[in-house]
Amino acid sequence: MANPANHPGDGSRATLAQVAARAGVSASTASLAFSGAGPVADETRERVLAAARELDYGGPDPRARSLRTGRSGIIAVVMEDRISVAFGDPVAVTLLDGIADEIGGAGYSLLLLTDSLERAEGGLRDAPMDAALLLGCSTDLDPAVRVLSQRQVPLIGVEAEPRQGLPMVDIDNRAGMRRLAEHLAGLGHERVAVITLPMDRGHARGPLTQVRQDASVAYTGLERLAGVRDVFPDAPAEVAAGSLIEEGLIAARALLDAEPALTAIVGQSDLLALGAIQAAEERGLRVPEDISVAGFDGARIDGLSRHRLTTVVQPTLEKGRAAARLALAALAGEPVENVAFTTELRIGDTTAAPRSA
Amino acid sequence: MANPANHPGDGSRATLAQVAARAGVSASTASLAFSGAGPVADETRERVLAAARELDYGGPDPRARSLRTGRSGIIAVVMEDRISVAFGDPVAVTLLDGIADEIGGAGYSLLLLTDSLERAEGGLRDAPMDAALLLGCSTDLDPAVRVLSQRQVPLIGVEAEPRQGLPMVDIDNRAGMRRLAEHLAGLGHERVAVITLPMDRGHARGPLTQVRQDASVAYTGLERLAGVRDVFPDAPAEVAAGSLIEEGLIAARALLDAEPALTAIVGQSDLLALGAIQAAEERGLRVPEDISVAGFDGARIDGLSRHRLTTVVQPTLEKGRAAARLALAALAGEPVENVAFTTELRIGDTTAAPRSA
DNA sequence: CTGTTAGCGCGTTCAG
DNA sequence: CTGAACGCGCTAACAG
Repeated sequence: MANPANHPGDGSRATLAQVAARAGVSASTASLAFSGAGPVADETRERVLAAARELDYGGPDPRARSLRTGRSGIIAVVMEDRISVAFGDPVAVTLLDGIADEIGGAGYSLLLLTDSLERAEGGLRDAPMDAALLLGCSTDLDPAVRVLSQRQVPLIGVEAEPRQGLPMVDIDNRAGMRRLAEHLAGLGHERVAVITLPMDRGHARGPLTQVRQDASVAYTGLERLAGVRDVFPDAPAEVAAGSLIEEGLIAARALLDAEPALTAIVGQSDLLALGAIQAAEERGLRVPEDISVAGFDGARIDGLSRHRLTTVVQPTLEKGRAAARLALAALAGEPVENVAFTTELRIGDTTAAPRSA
Repeated sequence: MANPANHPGDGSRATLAQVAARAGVSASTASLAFSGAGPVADETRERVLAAARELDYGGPDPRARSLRTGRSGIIAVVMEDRISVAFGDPVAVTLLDGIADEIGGAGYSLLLLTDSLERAEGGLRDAPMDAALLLGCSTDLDPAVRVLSQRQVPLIGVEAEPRQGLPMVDIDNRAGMRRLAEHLAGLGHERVAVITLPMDRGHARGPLTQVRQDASVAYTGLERLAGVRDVFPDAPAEVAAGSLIEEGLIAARALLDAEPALTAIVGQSDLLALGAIQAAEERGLRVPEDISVAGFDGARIDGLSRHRLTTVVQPTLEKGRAAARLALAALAGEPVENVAFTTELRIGDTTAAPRSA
């Protein structure tokens, strides 16, 4: 029944016109029968579908439809890191989940692009897409913005540095961190250090010197750092190579070598904070008795730690949804406005008054 | 300079023909100037690019190119779960990383599709793609296979039930688990239980009854179960709702209620095994002294546990790469053959002789 | 090296 | 409700 050898050009796929001819209707009628976009008599539709089955025709070609309608049904998400790194972070996964949920609900599919500078930007330049979301925490969005805006692809940023013509979803990174720092200050902490997200494209580790800081365009990381320094202006910072437990561990080890001893470590993400806790325990320090540790995100880190981490909770899923909705609005020709979410301090059991206090 | 109002139809994007006209060359020459697919005099190319800049033309439209060439440059990955669930599993992330790496290297981009049955299969039916990878461990590939093969999209399976016309990358799930079971048997274990991956689309938890087992088409889970039962034919099995630590915890709690007490639990993934360890410790059981626990995958679970889990190591990244290469081969018209990888037993410190032995 | 000629497969007018 | 004609934007042939 399927794939009969009774029509010319068999082996390659049939075309709508061929199906229409076989059904004895015009191409436009056949088109309507498939898309359901217009009125077609039931009996006519049946004939068309039957002809399609006989010719083994699998429906309108998305490529042709795409050219005709000017839409590909694809929304791209541009990340900086390779997948294994990006998705090691539950925040990124949750964000993507929100995005996928919202655009999927609107009939769009999600194209995953890595903003690698290699290969002439690969998909950034060539892939069909109706809009693109630039994922935040990125150290440098410029290349992606340049290529995509030249292509005139509508762009939406997530936690990106404010820039002309890039509507954005943001959170109050600085204020959130400031509240956390104030919490620590209130407990009596004075010697507080920060473990930051990557500060440059190379994801280099090490102390955040003034030079490095000035050279950095890592929006999220800089904002969160500023929040802590609003309260602890001299807080030293150690740069991690990614939002991973292991990176937090590495950075915290470096920080714990410092003298005089720290009383608290703030991770710019929950995973970094968990790494810091491990580093502390590795040295026989108890959390929070000997040292306080706090994070940022309020990520789902069940099972990763026995502690309830003190952290700044952000509405990650909602952030993803909102970004997706902005993209959909842009595609619908509706006005697109920036969206800002608010974070909330959640006190856990990893922060307490320092011994010396 | 950019976007001058000196050409008609401004505001919408320019077209290659317009650029060619402005540069005083033919459309085909302009096309070559952009694609670099043919010889063009340097000076001519310069004129074309200049004209493009003046018209604010961002390069050939991927949609039109796609229709013309019959290629979209997109390879889809079809997963069963929603993103937050799928990517909670480091194995899935690693697999995807391997895939993305390989297809990115070949100039393709990665479209993420969820095989949800809602919305008329959304992207499965409509999204442009040149090939699709069906990700394994799936409880039911049928719908995706049906839709995509009707569209005549080349398909590659990863750990899927063998089926006609679906080239596949597989591992020796059963043999690997059998070796693990033999290791346990060699230590003297007799009462061994299994925590399985989801067995049906609903991801229902609970004991795996014979009825449920017979009704299941969850290839990977059934294979891994069979491996254990090759050695422990009566091993009870508890079904988890996903490859997550928390699911392992839930399932293990149920198993630990059983009498007589188990001496070992085998998780069908490392995450499930970690959950089982937590469940054991929750009851004051020490691992491996009081109960042995083993997993499957050899996933990167640094920082998630103090133990070195005994597990069956599979080459996950390589599996992803191989699947991607099969897809690329299919697109290149080369013959596509099944690929099989071999697992390896890695003894950690979570398995030991049972107390009674 | 460049120009000419044809479509790729479809959706959408507009009549009837 | 259906049919005829057109062109979306581009690139593959071939000819010059």
